[in-house]
Amino acid sequence: MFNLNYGDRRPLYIQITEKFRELILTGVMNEGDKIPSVRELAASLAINPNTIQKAYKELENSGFLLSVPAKGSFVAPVKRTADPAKIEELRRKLRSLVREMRFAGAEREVVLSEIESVYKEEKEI
Amino acid sequence: MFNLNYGDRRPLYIQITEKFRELILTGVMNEGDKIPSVRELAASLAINPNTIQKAYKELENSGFLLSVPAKGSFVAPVKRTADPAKIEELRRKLRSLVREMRFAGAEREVVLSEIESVYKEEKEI
DNA sequence: TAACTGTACTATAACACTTAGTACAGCTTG
DNA sequence: CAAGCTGTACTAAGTGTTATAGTACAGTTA
Repeated sequence: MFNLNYGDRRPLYIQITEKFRELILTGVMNEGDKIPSVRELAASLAINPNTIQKAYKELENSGFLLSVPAKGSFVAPVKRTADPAKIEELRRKLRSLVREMRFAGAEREVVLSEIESVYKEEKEI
Repeated sequence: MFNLNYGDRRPLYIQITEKFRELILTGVMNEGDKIPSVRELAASLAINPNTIQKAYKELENSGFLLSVPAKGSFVAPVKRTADPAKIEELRRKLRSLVREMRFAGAEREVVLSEIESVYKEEKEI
């Protein structure tokens, strides 16, 4: 399904949550899609099932997944209500990131075009 | 100078590096400015000097600070050369972040205006 | 000289991350 | 029905990171 990066010093369960978040946010996976079982993905990545469980729990808490005992884990239905607190938090992150890009020498147009391309991605929300 | 957030689960030395990065990127601190000594800031924040030392070392490695034994630590001169590898890395982070903002319900205009306001900040680079 | 500066150690405690193993209740399929 | 799957919930152990405490040294400054 995907690979882990052991050079990356972030915890494995964080890497896994980000992979899924990416797959869902980009529309590669859609509402209701079944994702690999805890044991299945653990075997496929050659890591401990507990680590997958932790990742899935995180994803469920943040609203990306829905886990049903004895059935499996699925991509959660997309919330259509805007979340102001979350947006405000992300705005702060965005500011910090863009400042750093500017510091690294990124032109304003480079940043803007990146935004545009994301808002043109196929996924409808 | 600033405060630590013990609710934040990130390491203290990371919080400290981010504070300084923010102060430098926003132009609050400028090239050559003297920053508090290791012991001074440790006392002011009521934490161990080793933690400050670790933060300063990080900041020096990433080019934000310049530490001189027996003299002190200072804001480093701004590199004016664009760093393509760094920009590419930050572009990936930006994409991911903007996708998440879109997912959370942020309008395209909200994101764009944030970019504009950063590029209008007083600091000239 | 006295007080400061960054830097470099050792040692210790607390915590997070990961693995290993076991167990249980519920669903699905042969 | 039985076997095998599902998510979930534990305990236990090992490892690495974070933070603290304490000490020390060489160089600068007042």
